[in-house]
Amino acid sequence: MKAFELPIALRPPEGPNPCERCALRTNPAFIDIPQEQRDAIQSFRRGSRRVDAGGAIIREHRASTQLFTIYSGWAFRFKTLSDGRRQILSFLLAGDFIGLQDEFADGQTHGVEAASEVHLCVFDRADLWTMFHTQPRLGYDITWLAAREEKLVDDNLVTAGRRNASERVAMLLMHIYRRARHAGLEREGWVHFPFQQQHIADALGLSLVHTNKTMRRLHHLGLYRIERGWLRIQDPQALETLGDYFERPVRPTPLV
Amino acid sequence: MKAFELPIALRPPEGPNPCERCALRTNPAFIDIPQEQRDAIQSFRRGSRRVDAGGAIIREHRASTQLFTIYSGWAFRFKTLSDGRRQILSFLLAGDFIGLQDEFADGQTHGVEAASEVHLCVFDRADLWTMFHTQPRLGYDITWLAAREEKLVDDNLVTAGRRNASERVAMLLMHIYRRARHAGLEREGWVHFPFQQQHIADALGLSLVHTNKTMRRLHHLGLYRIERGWLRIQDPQALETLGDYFERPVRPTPLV
DNA sequence: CGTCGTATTGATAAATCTCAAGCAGCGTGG
DNA sequence: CCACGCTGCTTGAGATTTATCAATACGACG
Repeated sequence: MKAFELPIALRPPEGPNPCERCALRTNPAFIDIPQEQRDAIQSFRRGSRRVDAGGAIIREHRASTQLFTIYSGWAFRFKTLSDGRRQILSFLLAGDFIGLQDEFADGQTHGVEAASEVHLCVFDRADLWTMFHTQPRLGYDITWLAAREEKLVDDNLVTAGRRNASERVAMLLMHIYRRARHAGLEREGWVHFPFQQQHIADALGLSLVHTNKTMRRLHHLGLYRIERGWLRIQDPQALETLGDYFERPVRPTPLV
Repeated sequence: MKAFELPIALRPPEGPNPCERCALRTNPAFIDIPQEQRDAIQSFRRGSRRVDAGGAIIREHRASTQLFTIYSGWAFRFKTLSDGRRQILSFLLAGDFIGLQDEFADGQTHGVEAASEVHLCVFDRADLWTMFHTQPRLGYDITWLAAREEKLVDDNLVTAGRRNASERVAMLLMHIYRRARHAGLEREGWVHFPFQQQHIADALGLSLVHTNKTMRRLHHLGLYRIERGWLRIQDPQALETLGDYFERPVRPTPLV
């Protein structure tokens, strides 16, 4: 079986008590929580939503009235300048919590777009204060997720600001690979990679052409392979060193 | 009286009930809160700290056991690559809350450095969960601040990734000016600006020399002035347009 | 087979970086 | 009081990186 023949789009459970049968909960990447907290989260859950690749999860400049947890698939946050230049701010995958910023941004918000078919669990933003008030643990976990998200953006800012083209690509490939693997999405060394070169260029702050030439070079050195939407890291050490990007093993993450 | 003759370093009140006499509380930039919440915050407060310009508030790669609220002065968060290249992630001023990320980052942290003399209110990170648990409102406000901080980094990432040198400088000047003014720190059109060109270069992802030449050009066009550590925007509209950086009026901010 | 979107490649232009040097302010020691 | 040394700002020249333009290739799909 080839990795790229695996199914990717995983749907959240339907029917009563969906959170009971949540596939992410059994994933060791996420912190296990007592029944009571699980019930609390389920009480705030308003259903699920599916977005196809390329579809908008949250439109730019428009405050969303909903919050989402990604259940499966890859998405990304982005902003565009008025002449169309786009910057991808961070990539999102299973377990990431979306939409918090909108609460405070008065419409000056980023957009969120699906890079592959994405399934989401939906919450009402109007419930946010109730979540904090009645379930402080939930509030703490949301803050945890927000802080982690900021750390990701910090790293991307270092990349865009201070790394050259090869270092940027190396860093990005390792970053995507590690995040997917941590979330338990690696299959025989491959992880799902539905991004086009334009996405990579927009994430790294490079032009499409230069991104292509740089990726070609690293590919030719045998550092990685991308085939039919799947990524494999051939020489992790070389990419880590080139990108000056090392990461300690990550602790389990809260899941809302 | 020239603006640059004004005192800048404001010390937090000493003695019993310091939060009662907190100068930031009377600032309309910050949300007014009931006595009870103020008492709660004070009960977590562990004192104050002064850091001179250039001093470290939090050392890079080292998890801080404390959390801080900036009381006065300018600071900045940064990361360095192993060969010394430095990226400034965001600037910090009165009301900003520091150190949250460290809770989750396992030592992979940014540093925080004072750009001018800085005064801080100190909290124990060990109290963080108690804060959320006993004072959900406080937890909510901390999340608010974390989300706003992430929005700042988002904007900086767009700048480093997709703006050219002139646009970057224009954006940065307007950004600093607006934040200081929102915090009530503007005096006759001037705001305190203790940054060197190296700071600006490191924030924008440019070399020092190119930063200098670009700033010179905008200065020569009469768009701004920097004198003795104070900044004045001469042509806000031109800088806004050049930087493609518009901001709506900002609501009052929570203060911890 | 034609069409479309994406990937690839070469040639050239533009932006940015690096190196090197000079200048100005400022605190210090003689 | 002044020469000295230090730090930060400024400027020019040339090297390097990255962007832009233009053309082709390739694969999916109707």
